[in-house]
Amino acid sequence: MHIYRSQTCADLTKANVGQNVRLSGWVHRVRDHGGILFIDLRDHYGVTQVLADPDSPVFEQVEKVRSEWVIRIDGEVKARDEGLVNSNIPTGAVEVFIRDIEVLGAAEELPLPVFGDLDYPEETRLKYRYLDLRREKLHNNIMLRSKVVQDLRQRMWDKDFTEFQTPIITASSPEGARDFLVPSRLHPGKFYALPQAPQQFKQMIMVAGFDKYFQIAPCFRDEDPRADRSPTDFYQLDVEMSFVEQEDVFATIEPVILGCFERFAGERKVIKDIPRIPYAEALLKYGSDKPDLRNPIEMQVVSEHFAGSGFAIFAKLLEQEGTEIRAIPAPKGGSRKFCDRMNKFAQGEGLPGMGYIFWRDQGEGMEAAGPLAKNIGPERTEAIRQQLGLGVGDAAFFLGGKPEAFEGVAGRARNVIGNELGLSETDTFRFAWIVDFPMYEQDDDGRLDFSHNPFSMPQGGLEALESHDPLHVLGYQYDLACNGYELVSGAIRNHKPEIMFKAFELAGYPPEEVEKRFGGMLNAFRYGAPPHGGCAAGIDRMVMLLADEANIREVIMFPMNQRAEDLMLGGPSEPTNEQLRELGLRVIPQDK
RNA sequence: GCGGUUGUAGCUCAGUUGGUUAGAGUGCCGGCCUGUCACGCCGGAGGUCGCGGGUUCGAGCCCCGUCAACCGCGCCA
Repeated sequence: MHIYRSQTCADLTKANVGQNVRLSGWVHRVRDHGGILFIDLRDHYGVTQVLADPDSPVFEQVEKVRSEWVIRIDGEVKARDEGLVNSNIPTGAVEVFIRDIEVLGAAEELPLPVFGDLDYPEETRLKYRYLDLRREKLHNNIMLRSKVVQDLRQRMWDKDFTEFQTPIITASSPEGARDFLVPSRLHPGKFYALPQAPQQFKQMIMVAGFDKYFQIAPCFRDEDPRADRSPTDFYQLDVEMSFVEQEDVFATIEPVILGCFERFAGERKVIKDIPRIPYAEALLKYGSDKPDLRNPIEMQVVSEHFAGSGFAIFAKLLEQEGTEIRAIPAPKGGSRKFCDRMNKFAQGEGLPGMGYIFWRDQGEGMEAAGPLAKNIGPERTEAIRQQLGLGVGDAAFFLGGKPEAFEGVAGRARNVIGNELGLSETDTFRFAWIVDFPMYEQDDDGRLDFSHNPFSMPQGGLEALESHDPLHVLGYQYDLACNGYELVSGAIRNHKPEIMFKAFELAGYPPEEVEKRFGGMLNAFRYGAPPHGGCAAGIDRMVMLLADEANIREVIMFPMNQRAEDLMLGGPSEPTNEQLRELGLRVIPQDK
């Protein structure tokens, strides 16, 4: 017999009754009745009840075991009496009478119990991640992740894509986020960087003629974390294809994502119809470039009803260039209590407030209430109501100014309203392709900068860059949003050096600078580059959605905390003087 | 860098208007218990109320500062 086990803790059924078996696993739970003692023995696969009574030759040893000890037991499988079957576990029809026991690994008192499903502080959970990973929920999340990765790989291979690895230690590529730098020992004073994504490599793979590439690729960005953003590193399904247009990329990746979601969605609905929403329209209607379409609320421009109206704040605002008033309709939100709460929300987000109108029936027909209604008068109020299609019991909120100044808050308010009023679906995955991203945006100093990805092909090509206002030039850039998260991002790439120089020139990079920073890729494009494009899907976020988790760390095996620290192994840590000397580095002492 | 929330036993939490010796559940230790599966019963140990300062006769509670965790903003093609 194998020294550790003849079966796993999920294997035994009535078919094994009478057999002598050997099991190894963790002591999940002990129930000691004095004369009889039960242990739920757990391994990766399941739980089996094993027990000892005074007839057992090792009864006294069994009495000593505690939670999370790792033990090996030998014993006889017996059927449970009818009334004693535990239908909650697959092995519940049988139990094993312990004849021999060996303690393989004792455990001290636990900082984090494995049994039970209570919530525990994340700091503790991260420090003792291996204990947390033993718990059912996290164990299932990580297993789901593995299955999702396997599923995605299979779907890509089935589409004749091939998987290649690209370097982890590479050159810094000034694309957007902050790089993690790696000092070079052989070249003191010089640094490698960890790739923010295999962006340039995958384009090189296309230039090299491989046609269809994918990779489950780690990406490294030194940015501050969010609930849906892992600090330091995360994984993407990275995809690139040659001789394709935008629609070809969509047609390729849509069935991969939808198929994967359908497979793992369980009871939840996957809406297979994916609308294409231009970036500008998404910001107008949803206040976000990753809208949650489970929420039916769509914002509208209502400037005309406030221009020259008795509501001086908005009327004056509209006299300034580039301003408008937008309304967030809130069906069923027609109570002063709710409206005040939303107003407070807006103030908490840094706005002076959020005007509102709500419609009620006090027994004398419909009446519009709220400070705004009084200021602008009944005719304008009614026109707004009709435009928004609202009625008794509904409300509308109003935000004004330059759209870029309030769009973010408007989008968040839309989420809160949809959730609080129960308007948003909760058991559905709704996707949207956000298309036509602008190539450029203005930064705070009025300078042009790339708004998305400097490697994207502008719509209209060189001609568009030369003859149009750069702020109006769109790119062949696209995101796939799902339930308010950015799941996929991609572009048709700019593979022509002359267009690249022009694109960078507009963003303020002289040709020498472009040559210096992107010389490698420019060179590649000079020797016969195919038109190509692709995308990358956030694996962590996909699993997060499928696991129904609000926090990305719940689907990462060993995540960092909010300060990008590894609490389990203690990173980052101070290097030894020896290491620093070798690398030619000196640490500047920090204040405090 | 900024804002919000939280911080009381190993863990999850309660703690009234500022008032005696800070409680419960769970875990841990000891005892009892032959059919439990969140086993049950009895007993015990376990506390710098995050830390520092202040107000007060008296602070877990009020005030100021600070630290930490999480959430958000900035940031993130």
